Amino acid sequence: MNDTTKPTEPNPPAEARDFIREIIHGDLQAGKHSAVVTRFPPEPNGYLHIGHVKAICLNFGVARDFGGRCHLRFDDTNPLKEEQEYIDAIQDDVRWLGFDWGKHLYFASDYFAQLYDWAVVLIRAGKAYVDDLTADQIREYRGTLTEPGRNSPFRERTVEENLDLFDRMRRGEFPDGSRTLRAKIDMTSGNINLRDPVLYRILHARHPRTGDAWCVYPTYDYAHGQSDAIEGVTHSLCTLEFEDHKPLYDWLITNLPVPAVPKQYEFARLNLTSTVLSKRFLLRLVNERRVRGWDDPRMPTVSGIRRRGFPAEALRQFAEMIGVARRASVVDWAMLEHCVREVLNRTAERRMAVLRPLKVVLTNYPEDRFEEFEAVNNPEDVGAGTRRVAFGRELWIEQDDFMEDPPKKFFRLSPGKEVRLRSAYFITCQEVIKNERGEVVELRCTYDPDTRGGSAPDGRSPKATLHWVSAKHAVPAEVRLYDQLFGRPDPGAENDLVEDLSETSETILSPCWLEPSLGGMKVGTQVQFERLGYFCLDRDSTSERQVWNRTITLRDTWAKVQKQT
RNA sequence: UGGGGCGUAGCCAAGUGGUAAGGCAGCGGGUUUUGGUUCCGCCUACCGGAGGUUCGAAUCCUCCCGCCCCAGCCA
Repeated sequence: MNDTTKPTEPNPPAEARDFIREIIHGDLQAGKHSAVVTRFPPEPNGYLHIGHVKAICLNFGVARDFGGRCHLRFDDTNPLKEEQEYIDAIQDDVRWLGFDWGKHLYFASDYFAQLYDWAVVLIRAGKAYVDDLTADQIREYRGTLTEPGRNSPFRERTVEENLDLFDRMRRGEFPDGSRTLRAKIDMTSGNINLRDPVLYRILHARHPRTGDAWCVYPTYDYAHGQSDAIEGVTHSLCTLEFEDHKPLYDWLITNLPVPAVPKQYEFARLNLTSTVLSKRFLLRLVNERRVRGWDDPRMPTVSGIRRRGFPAEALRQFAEMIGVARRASVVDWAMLEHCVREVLNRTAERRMAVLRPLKVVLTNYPEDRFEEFEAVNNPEDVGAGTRRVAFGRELWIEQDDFMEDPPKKFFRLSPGKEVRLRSAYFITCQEVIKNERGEVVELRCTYDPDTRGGSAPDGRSPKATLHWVSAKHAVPAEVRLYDQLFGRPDPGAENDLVEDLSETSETILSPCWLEPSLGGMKVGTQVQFERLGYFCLDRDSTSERQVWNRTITLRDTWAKVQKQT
């Protein structure tokens, strides 16, 4: 089975893997907590992407490593952007990645009542006030990065007035944007997050979970830490851009009667070469129909990557390989590809498929004769067994595997040359047939009956082994070749992102010919088309038409050699 | 010019005062019925810079330089 999983290297003890685990290990040793509790807190305003995979693997991984638990908590505090579709898709994706939150599925919206009550506590303590300033005015009063802000004229309202106003905000007496509840901290702070941050805003919007129950919604800053506290989260892991929010996170925890004291720790978010991980941009690609949807195989979304055929194990391995640190970094996409190939090489069965067909006729092979050969399913895994592959006088081979006038290092078929057909016979090209335009349309070859199975009694061995499919038995299919969405490593660096989109990110080939054993596979099946790459049966397939996605090519040193010349 | 971070090979990343792990990419070679896999070797880092402390510093101190984040009633 898949127990062949071999770690790329011996795993270091959990407590030494990264600074986060080091901190957690220290806290556990010091007896600060009896168990770790983490959480993955997505906002359901889009699909998960590879950047989230890092956070998911970290949060769930830490919980696993230290015998704690990890919650899945939706940060659903902004009904303007959030949808049930996203809530469902996110759960699917996390599950597919191989993580289980058990019964710990939560929503920040579950805590709206508690959060509201605590806001009242702040008001009573004179630590929050209702502000009548408009959004523009708040911005003006906030000051700038270098100039301190000014107090709002409404900052010194009495507790009673604040209580009354906040209650009326909740009852829906005021229009959107007319008032906010703000924490009373320090308008002159160098940290802008402490300049009386907004805790509640009025939004007469229907929430995917609470419906019309509320027309005031807590902001992230107010909801997040308190949600952590309610759930008993011990280590609240987030990305670097929230570092400036930590003093506010701590201020709220300190000033509210919360049941626990969670701590926030930040790590660098994932960036990948030639990849854009911005939900806003991904949404644009979907809306402008530049891709087939959120799960387009070219999308860096979890669902896209899955449809493309990247195994969950490869993503987990990748997350482990890139590490966790605090330095802003850009990981080479090739590292992800390495993980994908590493997993697929071990697990994907091999099959033969011809994508750009060129006909070969074996002139010395009887027309009415057909035979079958035994082919190994996976040389990396003897347990995968063998299969029978049909053979006949007429075959399809890859156009790339023939050159009429080959350069010196070309080992494949050319006039007069002999090559091996994988698991079958040696053949020699005798004649090239062209059409009116001079294009090669058929090869006349002879086979050597003594090389049955692919080896010669005299020990000679051709430099090349080609994949092939018997024309009579072949199954037709559409194959979609995928490449990266962007043609440059730093999309958006000089142009609008859309201008950097690659023209060749998707190439559709049809008809392609597959060996018969590939008929009737189920969607999602992953195989290696020998010498070409790993492919995955797409959900667009129907009973009469198969569609295969190219997950990734095999490493191709011949392509490299060609490029150099 | 405010506040908060970060700077170790092309890219990730260990290293926590004793004289620089590992991985990816790249390059060269062996094995090979996938120009795949695998194996071997190479990639020999003035640890952002300059001072200082110390017998000894990537690790401690000072100054400087560079990069990232923050002025949503987004998260």
